[in-house]
Formats: sequence, structure tokens, C-alpha cells
Amino acid sequence: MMQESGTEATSNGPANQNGGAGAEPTSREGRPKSATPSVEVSAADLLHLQQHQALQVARQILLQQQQQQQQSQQNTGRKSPKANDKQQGLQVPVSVAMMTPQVITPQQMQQILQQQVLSPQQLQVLLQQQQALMLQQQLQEFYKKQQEQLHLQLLQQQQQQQHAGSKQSKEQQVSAQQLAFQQQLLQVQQVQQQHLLNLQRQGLLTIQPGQPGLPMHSLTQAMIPAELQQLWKEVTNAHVKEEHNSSSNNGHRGLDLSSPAPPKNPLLNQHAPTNGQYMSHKRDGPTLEEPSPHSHPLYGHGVCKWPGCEAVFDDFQSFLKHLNNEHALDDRSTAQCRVQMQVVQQLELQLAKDKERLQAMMTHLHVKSTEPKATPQPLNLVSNVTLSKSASEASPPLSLPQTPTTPTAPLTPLSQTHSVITANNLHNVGPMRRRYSEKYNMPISPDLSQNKEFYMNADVRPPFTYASLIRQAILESPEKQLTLNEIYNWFTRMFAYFRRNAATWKNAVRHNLSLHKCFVRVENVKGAVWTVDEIEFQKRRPQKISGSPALVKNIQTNLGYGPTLSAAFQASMAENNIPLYTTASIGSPTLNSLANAIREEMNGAMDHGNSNGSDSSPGRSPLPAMHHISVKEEPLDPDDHEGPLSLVTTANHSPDFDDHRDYEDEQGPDDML
DNA sequence: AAACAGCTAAACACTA
DNA sequence: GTAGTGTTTAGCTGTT
Repeated sequence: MMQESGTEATSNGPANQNGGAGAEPTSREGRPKSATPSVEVSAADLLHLQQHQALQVARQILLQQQQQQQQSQQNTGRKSPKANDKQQGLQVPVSVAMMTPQVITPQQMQQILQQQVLSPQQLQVLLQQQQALMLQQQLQEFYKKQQEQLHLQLLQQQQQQQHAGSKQSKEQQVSAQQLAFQQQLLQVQQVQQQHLLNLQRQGLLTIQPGQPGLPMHSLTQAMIPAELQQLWKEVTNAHVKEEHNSSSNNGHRGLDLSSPAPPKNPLLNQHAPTNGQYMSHKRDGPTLEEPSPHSHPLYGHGVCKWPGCEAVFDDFQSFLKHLNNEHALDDRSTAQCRVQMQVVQQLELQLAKDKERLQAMMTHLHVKSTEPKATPQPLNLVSNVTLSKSASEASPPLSLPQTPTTPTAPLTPLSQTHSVITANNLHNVGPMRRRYSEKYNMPISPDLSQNKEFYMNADVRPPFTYASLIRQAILESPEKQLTLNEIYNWFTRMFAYFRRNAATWKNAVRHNLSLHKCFVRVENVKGAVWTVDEIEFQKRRPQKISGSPALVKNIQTNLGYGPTLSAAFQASMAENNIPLYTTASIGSPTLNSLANAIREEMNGAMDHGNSNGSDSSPGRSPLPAMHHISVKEEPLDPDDHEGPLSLVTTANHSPDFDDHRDYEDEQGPDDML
């Protein structure tokens, strides 16, 4: 928590984000919860500031307009545009109160029109002024409403936080509130921009790119990161030159994108409106040619990818036509572009926050940082597959230990085992000699079920030992026994990784089956099947888990049901390896949840027992392993059970069983006998 | 440093 | 003869 807040404070401050104008709403996301109230206040302040800026912009612009017009009316003879420009730049915002009284009522307007005291030009000017003033009033009203809403929200948030029970729910509330808050702010921004754009469009807002001291500019700066700003400038300059000859907007340059208000996205440049040529502006530098004559970032699968468009086209040319016609350089496109830009900004900010969070988490867990790679890859497992392949294909497939990537420091078992695999985790799998399922004696079932899809699709080596996997395969089977071929099939079915280099891993499977005493070969009518001797499996590695004695006792008591429970149940209990998680070994689970998990586990085990025991084939011992257990000379050493119980909930387990059923069906009718 | 565990490779035997 | 299955050994690496 402290680390996180520290990180946030240093690397995510307003200065880093938006150049100091402080109008970036999203910088609040992910802030430390302890600082929530004060940050909320600052959020409101920021909103105030932003609104104030927008209002100032409008005021100043309107004032400029008025003065300009007054000057042009009164000093018709003397023209000194340069002096005017300078004066405009130095204008000091005046109070709205100075301007509001000038709003003319419709009746007055009617009178003026009827009396025809004004020339058409004067009327035009007057109209513009009126429109501007009305816009400003609307703006003010809207801001007031927004402000009230936000205040309400903040109040609610504070109250909720005060009464929130658990820390976690508090966090959730906070983040939900933050999200709503962000959206609110985004909305405000967008409306601001829309209004300003309207002003622009009507020629009331004539702001030149090079003009100093423009409030609009500061507003824009407040919204976009520095680099984007830079990019924007570059693009803007180029665009101004490009558009300079265009006389379409003669008279006023309200649509000129070079005005600072619309943050110009590279996107804009990508569809040069005149020729439809896609000029790659980003990444590879300006010299890069477009990758292919028919590729366009806004065109994919025959669909226009312009936000909210989705028009379908048969060919690229018609798309280009559409792009030039429908998404030409107009106010709508500009506004959409701005919105898109904000979306990107939000995502970037979110990414940055998540990165920081990840970093903090890893720091907290004492894991070496993989920061540069920590950028979440798209969930394109294929790319990961490629990576993994290229890394492993150079060497024998299972000789991943030789890959240059060294395994990271041990993770907290729970955080690793029970988390869904992400792209980051990929760096951790493979070269582990001792897979964490072994190392921490963790059950692989939760991980497997949770990341089942992942393992099934990604060519990533599962972080489990062969022994664990074989055991899992066997235990997942209804009969708790599998032929070698069935084990093979389970491997290939469950793991994309084992769909290649079969000779290697199959050899390893056989080797493990033979080597480990925990795997018991049972002769069957149809041949041999392999079963798991759970006790032997647990004995393989003495576990040293410093569990609370009470818990140990508890588990032992549960195991003590032995005489009254079926052998299948015992086997299932042992099978699922319910561990005696301690706070030291597991991190966070409460005793309560542990108890629940065990309870669920027991229920699930009972189910398993019931499903196997009664209707299995007589010729085939349903639980050969149990038979094996029964003849073991060594009594169950309590210490052996300290680690070995796994948190496999029925929820996690049953799908696998279902899947396994399918799989078993492939194996032929021998289960039916 | 030694023991241990796990992975890989390979040789060999047996059987269908 | 071949493929599948099962056993065993050896060498290596990583962990304890």
C-alpha cells in the first residue's frame, strides 16, 4: 500500500501527466485508498479549474470578438491587424457579468430587425455575438449541473467510504466511483470541446496555432500528454501548410484543425482528405511507405473502422471514397477524432496505472521486475505460442531449462498458482526445474481449471511436473485410473504444449510412471492401467509446512472420518491434496474461506466417491490405489498430511470431470462395461 | 557441497 | 519388423 502510493505519487503526478494544467481526470484512478478523500477534493478542484479555464476561454474569445467588431465598426478607416492581434493576445479575461447583460431578448432582436437600423454586416455580427453568448450561458448551466452532480457523487462516495465495512468493498466502491467520476469528467471535457468547436465553427473562435497565451491552448494541454502534444504540434504545422491553399473555409477559419482546441490525432493525418493516401505517421517514422496499397488502419475486413461508422465496402477504393466523403476534414470528424484521442489517452493512462500496479505488486512479492516486458500483450496466444516456440524450438522441446530466461524468484504460492495466466506469466513457465506445484505442494487443479483454456491453446509449458500432471490426469478420470494411452491423450488434450515433440514427453511420461512409486500399474482385463498411490505421492517430498496446529488437527480430524467414509472419499481427500495453508504460505485466505474450501472439497470428494464406487465394473478395481494404500505398512504419518491437502473446489473440479467424460468417451467402451 | 528432485535422452525388453 | 509399452540408466540442472 505504501509502496503503491509512493509510486503513484512520484510517477503519476499531474506534472508527468499533463504538463501541469491539472485538468486530467484520469490521473485519479488507482490512487491509494488512504488518500481518497483529499484526492476527491482535488478532483473537484481540478474540475473547477477546468471549467474555469473553459469559461475563460469563452469569455476571452467573446471579448475579443466584441472588441474586434467594435473596432471595425468605429475605426473603419484605420486598420492595424497586427496591433489588433497583439492586443488580442494580451487580453485579460473579464467577468461574465460584463457580458451577460448584453444578451438581447428575442423581442429586442425583433425590434432591431424590424427597424432595420443595422446593416446586414452589423446584423451578422450581432447574431454571432448572441449565439456566442447563448452558448456561453448554456455552457455555464451545463457546468453548474455537472458540478452539482459531481459534488453529489463525491458526497456519496465519502459517505460510503465512511460506512464501508471491509477494505475490499471499499476499494471496489472507490474504483467504481472513480470510474463514474472519470466518465463524468470526460463528458464534461467533451461537452466543453463541443461547445468550443461550435464557437469555432461559427467563426467566433479564431485561434492561430502560433498565438501565444491562448487559454484554449492551455486547456488542450491539460488534456493531452506532452508527447501527444508534441505530435499534435508537428501534425498541426504540417496540416496548416497543407490546408493553407484551401479556400473552402474562406472568411473564417473556424474549421481549421490547426487551432489548438482539437487535439490532433495522427489518425487525422492518416487519412489525408484530398487523396485518401494513408501516410504512416507513427512508429516507423515518416519515411516509411504504407505497408500495402490496400491496407489502412481504418479499414479492416471490408469495414470502415472509423468510430461509429462500420460501413461495409466491397473494395478498398470504395472505402477510400467513403473515407474522403464521409470522414473528411469537418467538424464532426474532428470531434470524433478528439473523442478517439481521449479514448486513447484514457487507455494509455489506464495502462500506465496498471503497469504501476503490477510493479507494486511484484515489488511487494519480491519478484524481479520484468517491467519492460510487463506491457500486457494482447491476449493473442498465438503470438505467445510463436515466442515460446522460437525459444524452445532451438533446443529440444523439453529442454527449456537451457533457455536464457531464468525463472524469476519464487512467487507467493497463492498469487501464482491461483491466478489466471497472463502474458507476464509466460516468462515464468518453462525453465523451472521444480515446478511450483511441486515446490509448494500446491494443487494443480485450481490452476489447471482456471487456466485451462490458456494451456489448451497456448504452446506454453505448464508449470507442473510430469508426475503432477500424470497424477492429475489419473485423478480426473472417473475411475481414477488411466491407460498409458489415455494419459497421453489427456496431455495432448489439455496442453497445447504437448501436441508436439511427442516422443520426448511421452518418454518422460513413461519414465515417470515407472520411476515413481506413486504410480501403480494395475493389470486389467483389457491391459494395464495406471493409478495413483496418493500416500506415496505425498511421501515423495517431505513437506515442511508450519501450519497452525489447530488446523492440522482439523484436517486430521477430517481425515479421521476414514473408517466411516468410503475409501473413495479418503482417496479423493488425499488426491486433492488439501493443503494446510498458513498465512505464511498462502498469503491471504482466511480460515473461513479455507474451511469453506475444505467443506466444498469434502462435498466434491463425496460426490466423486459416490460416482465411482457403486457402479464401476467389477472386473476392474475401481480404486486400485486404495487397495494399495490399505496394504501399506507405514501408518499415515500426520506430518505427511500437513501440506498435502489441496483447495480444489467442486466448482473447479467438476468441469474437468465433465471434460474428462468426453475424453473417456473417446477411449472406447471399456468404461461402460 | 552434497543430496535430492526433475527433465531429457537413450538403451533395452516385452508384447501385440 | 514395427509400434507401443514398460523399465532402467545416465547426465544434466536446479533446489534444498
